Amino acid sequence: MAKKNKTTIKDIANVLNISAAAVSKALHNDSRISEKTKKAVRQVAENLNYQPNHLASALRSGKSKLVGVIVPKTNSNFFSATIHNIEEVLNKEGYNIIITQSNESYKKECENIDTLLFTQVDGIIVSMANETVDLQHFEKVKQAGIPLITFDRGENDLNVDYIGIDDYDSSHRIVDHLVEQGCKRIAHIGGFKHTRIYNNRIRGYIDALEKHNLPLEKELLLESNLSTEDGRNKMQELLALDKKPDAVYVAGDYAALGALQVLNEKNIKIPDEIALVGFGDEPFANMVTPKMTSVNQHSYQIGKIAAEKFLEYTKQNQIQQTLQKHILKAELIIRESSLKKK
Amino acid sequence: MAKKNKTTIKDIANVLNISAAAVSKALHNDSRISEKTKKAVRQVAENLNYQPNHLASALRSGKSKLVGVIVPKTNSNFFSATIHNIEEVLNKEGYNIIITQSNESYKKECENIDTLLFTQVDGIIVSMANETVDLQHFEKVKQAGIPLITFDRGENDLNVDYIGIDDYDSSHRIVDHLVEQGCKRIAHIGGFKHTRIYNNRIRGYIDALEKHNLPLEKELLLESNLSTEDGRNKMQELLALDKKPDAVYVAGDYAALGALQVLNEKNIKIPDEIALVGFGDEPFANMVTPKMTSVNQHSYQIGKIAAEKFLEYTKQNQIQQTLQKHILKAELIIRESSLKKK
DNA sequence: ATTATCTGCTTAAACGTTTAACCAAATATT
DNA sequence: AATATTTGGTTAAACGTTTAAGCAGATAAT
Repeated sequence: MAKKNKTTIKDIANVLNISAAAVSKALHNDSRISEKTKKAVRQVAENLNYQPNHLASALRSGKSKLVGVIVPKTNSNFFSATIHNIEEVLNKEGYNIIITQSNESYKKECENIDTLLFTQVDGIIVSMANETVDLQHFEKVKQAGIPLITFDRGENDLNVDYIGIDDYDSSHRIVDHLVEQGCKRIAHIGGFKHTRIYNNRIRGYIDALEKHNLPLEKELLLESNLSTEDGRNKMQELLALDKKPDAVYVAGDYAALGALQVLNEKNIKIPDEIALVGFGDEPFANMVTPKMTSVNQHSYQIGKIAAEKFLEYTKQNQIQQTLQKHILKAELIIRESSLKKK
Repeated sequence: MAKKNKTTIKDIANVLNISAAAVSKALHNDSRISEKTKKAVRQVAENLNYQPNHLASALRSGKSKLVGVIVPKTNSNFFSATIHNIEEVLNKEGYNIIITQSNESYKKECENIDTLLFTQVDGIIVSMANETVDLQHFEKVKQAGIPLITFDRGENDLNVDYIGIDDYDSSHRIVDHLVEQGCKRIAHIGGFKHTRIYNNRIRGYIDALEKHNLPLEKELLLESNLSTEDGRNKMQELLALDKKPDAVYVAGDYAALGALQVLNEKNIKIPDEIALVGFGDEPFANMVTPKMTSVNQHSYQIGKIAAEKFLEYTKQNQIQQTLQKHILKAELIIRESSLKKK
């Protein structure tokens, strides 16, 4: 049962009395091999249950046909779905993916890079950890001469492709929507300012307020790590204000959930007393009470484009990457938590 | 920038005027190489920024140092955490993991297996898809001569190691708890009967009822795919009964969430009118209103043991696996949804 | 002084492919 | 008929390691 009967290309060659090289070519559909031979090779390969040795071909060709993916955490629906779509595109082209999690830790992200390079991946697709500020570890990837693609969380300074949604515009649309609902004191529980996407959401929030002639009040703009726990804390801070907000826009669904809990616990009516909007459209957004307005980030498109970008680069022999942004328009999904009955 | 300067073992050998073999041995701390040479080799390796070619060593040694992990979906906290722990143990031993998702699909699971075998993994750790009944695809893994470890969702017939919690016992403890709270009509929204863990939960539920001299009522035992959507449906079915239950034990948190939504929407008081218990202790269990009683599955231990079991087998040269179950006692976490104030 | 053992290497083959270079036979071109 | 081209392969080297076998020189044992 546990014996390795590994059929090789050579075994097939022996059966047919041709060279191993001919078999290799036949399997790769080389034009210099006759249809008859190809057919025979495929037949014998099947009979002997031939499984190509991926390592050998990788060694010889210098391509591992493996793509590394680094995400902060797999247990968010956005990342899980994005990974799935990356996989779908790459599998079709014969690539497999290696998923690693950084757990939002800069140190782990560095280790992830080392791990992936060690594994001889042909490229890396990454969404950066919250903690990451220094970008030195990514230089290793460039030096290895393989393409690097960023999505969701990237940095301009890296000078590589980025795929993400238009965070600035999303904030505008959220504020527009809240203003339309009659809200006048709109708070924002934002992410870390140094992370581009959160910075863009903050900028969008500020500019949108101005557009609507609403004053920007410092006490209504908070910085958070966007965990559920911190969402609770920040919501409590807001409720402790003399002049409470009448709407809260939270830059992440998990933190928004924390905020929602606090509001529910204090019996504050959502959305009538305080309207609530999250970001990310995690499945639970549609499950909590009241159902939460949120922003869908098009994980399908993002994963697809990221994978396609990688494939594009691998077809070039000289990889010369430049900053290339692929910005998608996100979708605001309006639910009970921000929709007032008139 | 994008040039592959790949330092090899041979480059190091040239610098030091020794053979490549000596370098290889020095790097592996072989006893037949002098400390002096080892030191020199390590120094030169560092200077030249030597990165071992994993593929070459894998080809030669027949070990890829890669372990495949197959899970139904990565976006559940249990799987995400388990994967993390598997990774932690295996990374220490120089292994990397390749994560694939079956999306609860039997067909995708078959593809996952092919993908992983193609990638020459040294072993596979799997939690089976809901759909999976036929086990033929796993025979391929055995035939490849690599260890196969199952966790959470496994099957006795596979005759390989299984790590999971004691589902039967967990059901008992849930029912015990609910009876203690004064519940007399306890319903169970269970998973697919053909999946072992769900079957065990059902059996535990039935036996526990008997233990407490409660009648088993057919209308109170439902089979579900445990999605949030179906949780809603099944809860509605239960509410449509002439004699409604006074407690509902749901075999998965996502479905329990659906049930909770329905109860909240209909303003049914939890836990006083109907108590609710979930399973899996997803983070949201602690976030919903009311906070939901659930069962923690010890992802840390499960991942650790699964990885250790794999390592154990790789140390043997003749892999002869037998059914070996590692059953952990789960932890019932009692929260508001089932704790009545007296 | 002779033989045995140990130390610290070297040599060469092997892992299973891919691929550049070559070649004989068949067919086409002039 | 002589030469060129095409067809359908073959040969051999290479990818970067690991490892079994071998071996010279130093040290120890008798």
